[in-house]
Amino acid sequence: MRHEQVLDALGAAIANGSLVPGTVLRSEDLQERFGASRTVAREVVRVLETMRLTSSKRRVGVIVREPAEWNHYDPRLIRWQLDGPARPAALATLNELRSAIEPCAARYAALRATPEERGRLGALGERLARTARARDLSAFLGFDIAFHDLLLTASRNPMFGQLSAVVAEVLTGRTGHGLMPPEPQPEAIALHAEVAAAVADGEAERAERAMRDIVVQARDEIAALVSEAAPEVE
Amino acid sequence: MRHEQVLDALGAAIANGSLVPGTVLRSEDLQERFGASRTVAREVVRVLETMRLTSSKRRVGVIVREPAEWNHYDPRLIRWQLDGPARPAALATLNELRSAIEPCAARYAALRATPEERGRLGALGERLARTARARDLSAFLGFDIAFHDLLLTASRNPMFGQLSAVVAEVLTGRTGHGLMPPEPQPEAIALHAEVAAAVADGEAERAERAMRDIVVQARDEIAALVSEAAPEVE
DNA sequence: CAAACTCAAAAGTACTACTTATTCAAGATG
DNA sequence: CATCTTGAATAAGTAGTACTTTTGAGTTTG
Repeated sequence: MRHEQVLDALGAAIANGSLVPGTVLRSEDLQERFGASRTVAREVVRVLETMRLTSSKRRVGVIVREPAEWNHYDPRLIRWQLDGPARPAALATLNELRSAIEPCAARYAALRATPEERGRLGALGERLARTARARDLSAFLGFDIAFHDLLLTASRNPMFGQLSAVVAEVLTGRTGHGLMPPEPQPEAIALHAEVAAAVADGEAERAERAMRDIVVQARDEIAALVSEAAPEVE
Repeated sequence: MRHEQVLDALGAAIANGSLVPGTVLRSEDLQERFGASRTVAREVVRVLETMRLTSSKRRVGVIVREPAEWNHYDPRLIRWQLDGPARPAALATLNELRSAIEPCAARYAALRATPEERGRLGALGERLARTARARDLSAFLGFDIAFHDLLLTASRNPMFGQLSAVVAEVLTGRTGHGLMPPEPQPEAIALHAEVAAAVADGEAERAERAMRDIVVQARDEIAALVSEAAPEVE
């Protein structure tokens, strides 16, 4: 309880740049600053160290590392960045990542998905089309997330699978910020169906191509809307 | 010191499956088992929790999580997997990741690299060609790693940049296991030069295409040699 | 038989004492 | 005068004890 509070406060401060890289914190100061015990302060520092946000040196203190050294794939760090002032930049970074991974994931899903997964993917594709026609954006988002989640899982690559949360974040971020047209484009729907069909038939190249078309479309949309947003995530 | 030892022992045991998911560890047992103090045991558990390898519940203990929940991008976990019995599978997983990311990274490098980076990339491309002609595999590997590292950095996407270590691991793993022809293929060399040229001229599409050709070639090579290696990293 | 109640077990938190490594500076040595 | 050695101060690392809180499981009771 205590632990989480202090961790969130300190982590967010580092993630959004309030504590610039190179800053040294003495663990005694941390105890004082947050009114926490030594135990809590130490374990918080351990966690931050694990995330590579800080490094500890004897006789010196806890040093805030350069952003380039951080473990940017840690869910907590992603959260802190998305909740901070650099949210647009963070979303841009995550979107680039997603656009790189998903075509490849579609490829492997076509090669490795279980029969059951292939079926579910097709079903999700249909539901996507239905909710789009009904202009039910909220339900659409849900099925969209489920679709991409399933695809990443079916790729049987744990490093791809872990990015489900990232994709979900990007998709919700897009609808949440009105970056999404009121009605999803028919083109995108068709492409999702195409991906599902390709995966169902085990056609790797076709699945990859269709998914690439999806992410390129999304990329261009976002680029057009936030053309100035630089991708430095801090 | 103590901390690292215990962490490595426990982490490796979880990473290579000696401790199956669902196993509950009581922190008192850990102290006994490793002859460590309460402090050390607790902080090790905190670190493992941060990596999402375990979760702690009061009145229950420390529970080993499912591999799907782990943070697979943590350098330490990657290390444990590469040093364990599942090394081939881990390398396959990492290679897939790399093949997904690098073409996209090349694209953004072409759009965002500094003039200095563009120059250095070209220089590295030439050195690559020279060491290849000289059949100096060790030097070749060094320049290859530097080339890909620079490219990922120049993409200005921190999540791409973080994968430098992964790419280095994949490239060394390939030469180290004799999966590399004694003389690097002229085709690959030409493609590296092509990437460098495209980045120098800011041609995103061309850079992406050339890099895609590189990773596809590498993928097919590996697939041909270890055609049976399943990609489950645990 | 189900719901509430009690108890105990194990993690979480707090605090104190001691150990070890490292920096910085003073002093010795060439 | 510069460089190397030595040592003291400092802050993190490790150890151990005591207390708190949560929660799972068994037991009682309506």
